[in-house]
Amino acid sequence: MEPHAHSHSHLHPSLDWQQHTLATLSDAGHRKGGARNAVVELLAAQDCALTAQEIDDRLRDGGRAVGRASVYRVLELLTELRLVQKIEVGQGIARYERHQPDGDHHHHLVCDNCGTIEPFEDPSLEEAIEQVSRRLSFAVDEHDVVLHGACSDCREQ
Amino acid sequence: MEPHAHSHSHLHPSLDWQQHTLATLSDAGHRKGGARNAVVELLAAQDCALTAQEIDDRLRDGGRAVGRASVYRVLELLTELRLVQKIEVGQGIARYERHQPDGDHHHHLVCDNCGTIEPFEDPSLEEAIEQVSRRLSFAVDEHDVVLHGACSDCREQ
DNA sequence: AGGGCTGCGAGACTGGTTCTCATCTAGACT
DNA sequence: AGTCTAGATGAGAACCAGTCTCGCAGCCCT
Ligand SMILES: [Mn+2]
Ligand SMILES: [Mn+2]
Ligand SMILES: [Zn+2]
Ligand SMILES: [Zn+2]
Repeated sequence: MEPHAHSHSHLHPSLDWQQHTLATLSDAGHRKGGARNAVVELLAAQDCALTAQEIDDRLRDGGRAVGRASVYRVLELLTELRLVQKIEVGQGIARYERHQPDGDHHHHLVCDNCGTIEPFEDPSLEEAIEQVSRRLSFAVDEHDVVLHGACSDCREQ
Repeated sequence: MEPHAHSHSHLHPSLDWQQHTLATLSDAGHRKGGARNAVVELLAAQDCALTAQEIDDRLRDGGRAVGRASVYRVLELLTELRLVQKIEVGQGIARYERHQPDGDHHHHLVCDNCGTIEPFEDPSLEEAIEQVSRRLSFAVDEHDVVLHGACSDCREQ
């Protein structure tokens, strides 16, 4: 018995995300546009965060070049709509990745030697952050956690 | 009975820090220099993190102008020696503050509206980070936690 | 099909940070 | 004290991620 194409399975979260994103954009009153579609499609295909530069390069290499301004515009819009997560990894560089529809999210390890990033998640860390946020005078609505160090490759010499 | 000047009291952590810093620099083989001293003295007098720009401005206003390059050089050196902590607050801006000699440290809230920062500390957050770090393949040696939101002033319109 | 408003992109611009290089100076050695 | 030299300093150029500007393109509604 082969799976039905129309079943709303959770086997393809990236497809789910892409459809959900396009629907959300449409609901928010945005028209369709080539640049936006290209960026969304690219982000949907990634498992972890990309820089704006990487997005620009990959689109160009893929034959669908997009203006720099559009890349940033789309990323800003998607971030506002909470469809992507913006991650500041230091040195003035930001990375972007899709937010999981189920609200899950992860944080990152950055290798300060080779620049590799690796995701991790930890419920008790999230819990600790939530508790701190509650007792502060700020209205906290986002948190960045970045662990810096050496990846397994770079550690051994 | 007045306190002895030579007693190594813990009543003036900033003085302790300044002396410790100058000693560490000397031990590491660095000569004395006016720019470095000026930056160290300024950092010693602060309770929370400053941007490079703020450091530059305050030194100029204080009649001890220092070259921009020197400010960054000193901050980089002190960061390498773990004498100051570099904090990335987003938008490509970094802030710097002295590391407490006792190893204590705090993290920051950033108001995304007006840029104000406010320190906070939380042992259970530190504990959570430590536990995560232990189970990962990376050799974690630093962590950044920045909470973004609206400060109490900006929250009420 | 027409018209208006949104989306788009080339390129100028910004601002924090880094680089370059000529000059200065701490401090070691005579 | 005078000399010497490597480290320290500072003015300004360069760099670069990110933002702005503005004229053109194309989506969508009638
Ligand atoms: Mn989290
Ligand atoms: Mn901490
Ligand atoms: Zn690495
Ligand atoms: Zn504020």
